[in-house]
Amino acid sequence: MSTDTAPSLAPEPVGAVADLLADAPFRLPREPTENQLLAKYFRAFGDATRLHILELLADGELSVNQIVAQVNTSQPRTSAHLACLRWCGFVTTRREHRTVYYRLADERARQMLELARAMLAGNAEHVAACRTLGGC
Amino acid sequence: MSTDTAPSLAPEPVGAVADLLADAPFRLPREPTENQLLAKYFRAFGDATRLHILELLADGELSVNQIVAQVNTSQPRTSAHLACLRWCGFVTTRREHRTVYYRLADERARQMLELARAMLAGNAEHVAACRTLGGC
DNA sequence: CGCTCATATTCGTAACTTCGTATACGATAC
DNA sequence: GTATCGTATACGAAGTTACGAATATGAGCG
Repeated sequence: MSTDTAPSLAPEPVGAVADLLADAPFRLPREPTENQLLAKYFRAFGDATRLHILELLADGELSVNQIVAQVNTSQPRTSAHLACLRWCGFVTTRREHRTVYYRLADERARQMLELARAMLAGNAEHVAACRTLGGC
Repeated sequence: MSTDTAPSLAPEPVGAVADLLADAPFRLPREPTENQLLAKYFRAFGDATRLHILELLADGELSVNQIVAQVNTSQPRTSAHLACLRWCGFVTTRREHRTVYYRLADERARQMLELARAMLAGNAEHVAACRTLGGC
């Protein structure tokens, strides 16, 4: 197995379990629209902790432990966030002995952050005035 | 009053109501982090209907009714989505007689969509394989 | 093999967002 | 003023995501 492989993403479930999950109400339909996939993308960015992680990785490769030490979140939660970013293709992993290193996988992820920051720049107060966490 | 003003956004509440809302648990803190605001931004993009609306507006100004006719959603729901996009500064409004016209307010909103589409292009199948609607 | 470190997954719960329905509001026409 | 059109808000219910705690997996070491 290549050392560049993601560390054991949950495999597609098979058999009875798969049938149960297939149409669970909290899942994307089998053939999602482009907009549904785009929405999913944006929601992956839509969490302060995940954004923090992406920021950290923008400065270079880090192990999970190093990330946990800097984001104020438990190790399991951080791991889940990383898995999320991995599914979306924003980051990749490399394993060295027992430790797994994460790094940015797509330059455009960084561009997204920059673009969003730029939009926010002239607008922060107005955005903050609507104090929901997201959505409406 | 300028004709370019947003149509009666809920005003900042004052007095007792304001105090109750101020620290409600489902609200941003009074002084949100940049990352929290960025997350809020991305979550505004993170809904298929809102993305659809932005797409429609990319082709030019539309009234609420015209939008309702094209997105498969109720008028009140559509109105709420529009309010959300307005708070984030992605769209603006103009009123003519009884009808309100919405249009894109920030060219960078369009760029966001394009960038996201580009990222998705080589990646759609992998992203769709993780069938949560967003987050993880 | 048994042990330990580093990371990943599971589960129940609380928090947040979305939706549908009903209703309120502002502008115009009569 | 009263009726009507176009749009916005309120509210309860349902769906989805985030979190903490406990636990599983996998690699290396003795």
